[in-house]
Amino acid sequence: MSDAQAPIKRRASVKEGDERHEAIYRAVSDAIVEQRLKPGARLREDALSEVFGISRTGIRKILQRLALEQLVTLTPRRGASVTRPTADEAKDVFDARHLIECGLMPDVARRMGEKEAAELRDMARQERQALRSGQQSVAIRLSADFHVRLAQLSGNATLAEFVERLCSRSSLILAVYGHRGHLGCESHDHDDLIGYLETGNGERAKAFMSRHLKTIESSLSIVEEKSEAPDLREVFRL
Amino acid sequence: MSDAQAPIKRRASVKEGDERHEAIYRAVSDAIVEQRLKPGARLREDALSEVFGISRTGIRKILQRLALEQLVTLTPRRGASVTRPTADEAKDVFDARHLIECGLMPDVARRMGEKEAAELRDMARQERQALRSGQQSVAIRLSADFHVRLAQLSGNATLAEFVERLCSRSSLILAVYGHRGHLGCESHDHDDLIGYLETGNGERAKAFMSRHLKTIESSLSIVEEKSEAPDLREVFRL
DNA sequence: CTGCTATTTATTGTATACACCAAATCGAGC
DNA sequence: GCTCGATTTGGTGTATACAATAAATAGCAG
Repeated sequence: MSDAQAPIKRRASVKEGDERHEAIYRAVSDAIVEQRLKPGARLREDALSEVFGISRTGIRKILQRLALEQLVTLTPRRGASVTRPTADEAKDVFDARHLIECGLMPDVARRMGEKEAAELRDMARQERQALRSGQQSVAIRLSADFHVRLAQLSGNATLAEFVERLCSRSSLILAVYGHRGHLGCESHDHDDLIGYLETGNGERAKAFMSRHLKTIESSLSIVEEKSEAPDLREVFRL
Repeated sequence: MSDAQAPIKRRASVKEGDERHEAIYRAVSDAIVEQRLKPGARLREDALSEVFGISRTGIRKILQRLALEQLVTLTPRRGASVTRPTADEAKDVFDARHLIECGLMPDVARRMGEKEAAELRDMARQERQALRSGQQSVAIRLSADFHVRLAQLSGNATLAEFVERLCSRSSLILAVYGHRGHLGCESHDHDDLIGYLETGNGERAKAFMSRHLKTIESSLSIVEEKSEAPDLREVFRL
């Protein structure tokens, strides 16, 4: 309580420092994806540094990483803010997912074992649970986790990383353009997919994934909100 | 010459600072890709900060970016070094390129116009020129530039960025595992590809790109140099 | 003379101070 | 009373000082 106690705060060892950074990164990332931090929200460096108890240096590092993943936007001299995905970006992201995730299905089917299937089923179960209990944002994140894990099972770490990035951005997109009460992924879709993969039916899984992604995308109402810098010419029919 | 002149160095405005950072980033990146900085080479922060005349802060930012692109490896407490791609990584990268670049060809063919074709032909010409004048490393980089530009023409910025990353890493891989005097890309391949794309023959271009990438990959002699931590059991036939 | 331990050194990790810029606010002129 | 300009303020960009740690080295004991 007293000021005297403040300096007692034991200095975290450097090793722990790295984990701490990772934890903070995840905390911010999750907050964005689960829309506790809404698009456009400013992320001031001092505010974050105070909240997490590390200096601005560490915060900047984390913000830069998030910026490279396009979850936050870094405007020079204006600082960081949660990215507001544009309609174009949304289209690009889903096209990319289509190409990559579908392309990976045959590989995944080939490497699918009992253990992997069980793990995936468990993830799908958690997701349904979150959805039932009304935690839509959490469900969106869990759904992304599912897709990422799937990609990892392909054995291609590079592509899995790409999928991870795409899924984060997708979560953001869903949070922005998705309808309330309508999760991107149908609740049983993921289980069906596991079924195809378990039987080694790569082509079938591929086709299913294709439909699956199309379903998600078409569930979005992607209308660009031109809140900033509206086209006056258009507004006044000139 | 005299010490007195040092402080005269006018402080670059912040705006210029950003461009400076970008320039330094490109300089380091190019040096790695063109193998003037060889895999394993240590990149000490003070050394770089001295060379480029900015403080370690800026250097660290650049190194972190390069690390996220996997051109440099950041080992805690040991600093940065040029990444030495493993055989597994090489395979992943080329598999990823195969999936993405081939998948993009139909889109590229659809959006290909005269201006774009001309630009690409010019790039291919430069590449041949570099190759003829014996600048293999430069040719590798130019070849990567060609592939990146191609991906950008697909209209999908996200996938183009992925391709960019993959091409940088490919250049590094080629520099490490490639044979001297044998560039990855056949010199006339790129021109042929442009031809197919110009006539809007997406499927043909796709098939050609597939062969093209396979050719590059098979030209590599990917033998893992287990310089570090060799398997003693194997070495001594135990 | 060899192997282990203590010390030194080189280099990164972190915090902080200062410089700089942009937006917001207040004041003056029209 | 409204608009435009000067001043203040909030917040990022950069450099630098200090702390922490791992590698290198030297010293000591067996």
